[in-house]
Amino acid sequence: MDYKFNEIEAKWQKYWAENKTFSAATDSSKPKYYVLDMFPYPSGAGLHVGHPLGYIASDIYSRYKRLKGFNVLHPMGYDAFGLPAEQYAIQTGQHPRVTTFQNIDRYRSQLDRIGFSFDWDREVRTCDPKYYKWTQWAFLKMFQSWYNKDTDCAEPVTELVARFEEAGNKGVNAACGDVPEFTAEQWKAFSEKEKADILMQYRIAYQGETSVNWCPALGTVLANDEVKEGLSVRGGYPVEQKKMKQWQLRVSAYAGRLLDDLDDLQWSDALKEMQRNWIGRSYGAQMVFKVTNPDPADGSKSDRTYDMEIFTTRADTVFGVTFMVVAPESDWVEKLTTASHKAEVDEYIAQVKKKTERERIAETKTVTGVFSGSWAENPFTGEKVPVWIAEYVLAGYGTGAIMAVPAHDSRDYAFAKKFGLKIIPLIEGCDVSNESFDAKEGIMVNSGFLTGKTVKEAIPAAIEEVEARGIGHRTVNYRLRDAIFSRQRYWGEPFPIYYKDGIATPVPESELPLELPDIETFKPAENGEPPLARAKDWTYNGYPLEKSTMPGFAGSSAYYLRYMDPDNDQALVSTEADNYWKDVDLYVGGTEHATGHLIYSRFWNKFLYDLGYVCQKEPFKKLVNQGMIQGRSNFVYRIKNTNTFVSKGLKDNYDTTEIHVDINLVYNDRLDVDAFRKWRPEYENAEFILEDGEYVCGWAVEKMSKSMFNVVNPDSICEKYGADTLRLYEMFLGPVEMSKPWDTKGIDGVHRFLKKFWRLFFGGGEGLGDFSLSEEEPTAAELKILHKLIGKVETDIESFSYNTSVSAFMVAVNELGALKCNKRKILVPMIVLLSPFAPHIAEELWQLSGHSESVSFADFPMYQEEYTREDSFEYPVSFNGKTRFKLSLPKSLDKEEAEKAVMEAPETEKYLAGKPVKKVIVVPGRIINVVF
RNA sequence: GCUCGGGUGGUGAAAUUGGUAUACACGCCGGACUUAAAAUCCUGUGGACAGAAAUGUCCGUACGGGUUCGAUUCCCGUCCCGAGCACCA
Repeated sequence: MDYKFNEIEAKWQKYWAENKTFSAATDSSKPKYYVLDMFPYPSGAGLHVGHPLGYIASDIYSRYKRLKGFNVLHPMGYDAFGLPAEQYAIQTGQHPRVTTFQNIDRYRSQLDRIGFSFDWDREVRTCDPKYYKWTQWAFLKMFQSWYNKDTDCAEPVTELVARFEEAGNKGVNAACGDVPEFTAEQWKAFSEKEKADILMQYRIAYQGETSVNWCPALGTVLANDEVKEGLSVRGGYPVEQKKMKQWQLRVSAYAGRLLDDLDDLQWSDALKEMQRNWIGRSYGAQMVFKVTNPDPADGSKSDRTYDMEIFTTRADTVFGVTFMVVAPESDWVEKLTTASHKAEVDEYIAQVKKKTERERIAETKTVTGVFSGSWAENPFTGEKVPVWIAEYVLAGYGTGAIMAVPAHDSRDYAFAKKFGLKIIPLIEGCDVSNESFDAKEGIMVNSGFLTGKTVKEAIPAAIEEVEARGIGHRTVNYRLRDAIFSRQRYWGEPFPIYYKDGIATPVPESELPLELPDIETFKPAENGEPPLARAKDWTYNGYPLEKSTMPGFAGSSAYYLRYMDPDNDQALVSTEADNYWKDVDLYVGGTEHATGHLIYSRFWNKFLYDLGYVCQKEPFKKLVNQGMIQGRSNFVYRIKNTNTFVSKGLKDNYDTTEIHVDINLVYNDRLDVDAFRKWRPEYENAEFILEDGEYVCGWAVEKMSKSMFNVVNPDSICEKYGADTLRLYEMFLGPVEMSKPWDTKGIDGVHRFLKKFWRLFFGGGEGLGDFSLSEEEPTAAELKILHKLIGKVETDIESFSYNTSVSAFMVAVNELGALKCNKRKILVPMIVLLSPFAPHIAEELWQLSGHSESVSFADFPMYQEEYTREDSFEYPVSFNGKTRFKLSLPKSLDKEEAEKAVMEAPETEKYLAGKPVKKVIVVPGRIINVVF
């Protein structure tokens, strides 16, 4: 009987769906295991062969864990709000919901074809009101919470109000915006609007005016992680900085916890490192400099003096401060510009504003700046130093102002050189004639009370002095900014916020979800407002509702919780479900979410944890980053100005143009010339210069994309080879974490393996008869093959080395084939072992072998009990009191026997006789090789 | 520039983490079965040298050093490749 994979796969996929084989019940006596894939955005292009890589890996793991007796939750859903559907809607008028649902259907059928063990009863779609009810709910919770730095925990705003009423805001240690101190009496005297404005500064979801990434082409603001190199990640449009009032999430309040808790996660070092950099903690001091504007530009009164606070990690270098710098966007610019410098400053600010973010980044090497006219006083030396305005200081980090120490900071150095400012070296023996000395090492000189100390001693000593003088304090700064949470778009979650007399007011929880209204066209409104301005009656109780919508990461931040209890309309997740499923044990997805989704999710989870809605402080215990599968493109070489194509090996003899050719016209880099002629009308009469009668194509690894004609569709692979072959082959290509090009060439080998495996059950390798298994007892050699494989596969699955497991299967099947082994006691366990990788063929053979239930390890006590690995132990061989080498000896030998074996080995004798042994190779049982 | 990963046959990649380097697969060479092709199966396949042959010797894991009886693995230096961050004071 032939291996008819198409029939087998269709049969079992239908069986799994009808019997809900993979549905996970929450009330279970079994231990839980939660395996999650990053849910996809259903794009119009459908899945290519690269997308399922991670899904296959996690599916293997899920199936393996089920076999091991775990109650596995393995859900799938769709991140269904997003820009592409909306842009398509703007162009075509097609409602984004329609396109999104069509794409979801396409994804679903493609996923089903690969035979995943998803529990589809738990599917979520972020654009479904039943789902986004809970996104809105979480937003309201954030709106109604503030961050108490004393308890390091989010707490209800109602409690904060109670404190204000009792004692004002004195002693309230909150992560918040700038709020002046007020007493209880003052608080009570404030108007409603004033109170609302003050509370807004404290809320975790708050509205604030800050410099944001504005993308004119997309007509929306973007979060920091949605911008790369000054261009929007989606679409690649220029982004500029603009001051706007936007909803934000106070992620920065959680920066410390987000950083510290990283240590306990089983994530790759690379990913943790990325998050650490993104959060960017630096220890230093905040310090006040007196600055004086001798001649304010507005002329109101002259000689105004301020306390200007700066942040530095190098408090030890205060004696080397020769100027100060403030960011062009900072409020200091206005305060410090003198009448005589106003013209220059205005021009400079105008110039800076004109630049796009991209230009600014591209020109980081160019030093620009302007003198404000004001002077600052060095608190340690009393010396007057000029205050400059320069782009290289960022408004958003620290206080937006710095003390410049050109001798020991390369940026300050470049600035000082350009504008002829003084450079005072502070470290013994350093040479600052050509570059600054940035290293934190050496002995301090020219530094008053710090002179003679090492840098490491001087930093804390300087901070102590600063604190003693009351001009500053030790502090920690983070790069992580608050996340901008509103988007001027249609296809996203509406904010459950309305404006009552200009005060942002939450829509009552009981009214959620606040559903996205239908509108006619999806463009921004004529007055420049977001598309929701076009909605009829977008009001609540007659008050206008918020017109922007939430960003993509809103819906994806807590979806892993929703899978635990997807149909609950009373809570995001019930306490019962949360206490059972707890957290994601294994999360599989790409690194591209390192500084976006994976930060926001952790923040979101911690917030819910603070409020007691979830029981774990981290959402994703273990994370595996699957690599990208790139395309492998093929090229043909056309001789310029002709319709003649020359084979790759001969192309250097001609002047040629490289042209992408559809990889479906190429096999093993050999072009099907007839198919090529038919491919495009312009190639109909193409001529070829062949080598050895064949046209050899060139190739390159590129992104898989339609324009490169290198997209491989999983459906066509399933059609030709079957889903089991696809699954096995994707794993066989290399380690899951590694990026690698797709090359269909090797797939035959894997397919051949499955056929050989199949054949073992149909006549033990001698042609295909009927299904038959011998009841004979296996020989030692056969058992060894099986047990070796069991050990290998188990360790491989646990360590995600699926590629080597597949190899191990091939070896075992070849060996069993050579032995013509078709014994039940060997082959049936083999089915079980293979089932996570190639579930369809496994189910079929399992059924044929007379079992009724789905594949399970439970029927194989031998798997747990009888199997022991032929482990060896290391036996150290000592000589002259020093361990000279270790011999690996089988465990079955006891120590005395082992010693005897080693001492009696002729090789050891030679070694002891003084001849240096280069190599003693020992396998369990015997010494097989000694090299002198 | 800074921070992480990596460099092993013609190709994708293994190597129990210090113990026979190149498992497994692709590709290629040769062969079997075929009128033929496809499919399938078998043999060989890092390099150099010696030999009719089995086989043997030497060199080989980016490069140069070091530690070790022994290094793809550990240490130091150099060169490349990839990823992330990028004026973060």
